Amino acid sequence: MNDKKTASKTRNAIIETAGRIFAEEGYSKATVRDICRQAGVNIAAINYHFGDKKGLYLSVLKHYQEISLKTYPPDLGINETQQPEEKLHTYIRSFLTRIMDDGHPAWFGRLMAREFTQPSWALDILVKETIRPSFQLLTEIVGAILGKSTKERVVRLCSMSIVGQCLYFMHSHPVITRLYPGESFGRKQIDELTDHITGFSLRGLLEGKNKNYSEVKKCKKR
Amino acid sequence: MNDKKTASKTRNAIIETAGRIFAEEGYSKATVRDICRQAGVNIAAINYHFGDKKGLYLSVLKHYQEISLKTYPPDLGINETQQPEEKLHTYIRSFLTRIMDDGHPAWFGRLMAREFTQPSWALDILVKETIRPSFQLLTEIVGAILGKSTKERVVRLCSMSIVGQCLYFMHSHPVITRLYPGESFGRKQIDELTDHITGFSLRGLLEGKNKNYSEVKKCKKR
DNA sequence: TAATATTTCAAACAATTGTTTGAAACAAAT
DNA sequence: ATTTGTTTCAAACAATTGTTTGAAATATTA
Repeated sequence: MNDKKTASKTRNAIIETAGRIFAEEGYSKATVRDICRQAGVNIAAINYHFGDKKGLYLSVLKHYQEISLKTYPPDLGINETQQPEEKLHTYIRSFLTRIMDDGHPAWFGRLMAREFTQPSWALDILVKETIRPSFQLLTEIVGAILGKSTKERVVRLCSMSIVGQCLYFMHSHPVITRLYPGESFGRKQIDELTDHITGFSLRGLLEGKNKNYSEVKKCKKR
Repeated sequence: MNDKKTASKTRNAIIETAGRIFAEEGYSKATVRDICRQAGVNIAAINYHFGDKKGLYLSVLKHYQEISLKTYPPDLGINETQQPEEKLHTYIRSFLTRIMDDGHPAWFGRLMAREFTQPSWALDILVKETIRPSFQLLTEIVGAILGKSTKERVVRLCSMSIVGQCLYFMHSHPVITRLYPGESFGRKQIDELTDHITGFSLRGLLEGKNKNYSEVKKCKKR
């Protein structure tokens, strides 16, 4: 078996094809036969170069994690001179781009998004190395907007509300296209979606830190 | 092969067990062998009573759709005397309960939630018979809160923001438990989650119909 | 009760999965 | 050029999938 470092032609072809197919189909639905056929290599190549299918998946994750991290760093475009509100806007755009964009760097985002709902044995690694740092940054931004006195639990709930919105447009695409065949909520609408989610969420975070819905009602009547 | 109507002991046992297993594992990961073993029936029973695995899945969907519709009607607890804000609160609670509750009636919600991210050939049926009516009701409530002058596109985006939040707590449970091992965002927190999502969303809908995030910022500084 | 229809069962079937094999082809080093 | 190590390949392997079979058991009907 080959080492991790060596970059043979076959190895690259497999990583390339497997990245796309895993992102499209998920771990269990993607078959080694399909990957090898599309990569134009022999069936035995995966086991020779990566040990087994798990080894391939892990290599693919590591490979594209690196690329994705360079293309869309978690703090992409965020600097300390920005207001928390601007940071949130930047974060949401970066998040949406990462999971909806096209081409190689987005495959990792796609893989990660899939692990959210169809977790495999690799989820622990992903949470540790990618999801936790990214979510940590979000909770800091949200915490700054809500203010220091806000309970940690509330900060987390609000952060989840934001992530939930972002993931929905990616995950539920099959449903959305059936609900509204004419309309489109995809890659080309990232700007629109970013502005909508940011606006919706900033208002959601606005002043009503611990208020329940009935108090908000009063607020509206004002 | 048996008819749909007849309710043999074996048939019931299969529907019962298959409902649970399909909800837990999804269509493709659930195996007929596993279902039959846990139901205590012979391997051939599924093909005998339902034709094939697809036929079983369809029967399970139809069966629990009926039960779920009775237990959690889409307009559960909603009446025309309520304010739209109250209606939204009721809707969100009903939605969360449907997908997070325990026991038979919730299996259908679980199956439906799964189809959102792992669509099977059955998605078209589900969109037509369940998802579209439910989403239609939500957009009406959201439309009433936003006001008649609001663009349909905005109503839809806001409705999706609400559904996205609800589904997140269900879908991403594996990630959430890894992020916060001590905390819990599940069945027992339905009340808390309902209040949070309703509050967050009502504020999100509040007055800022077409405002982008920078205008919200100004609003906050007031 | 006897005849008929229905349901259950163990066994096998065909297709697909990930994986292994051992020889052949290729490359690198002596 | 010969040896040595590495990579590729067609073929087969073992395990799992959904499905079918045909006889046995059970229930229903005459």
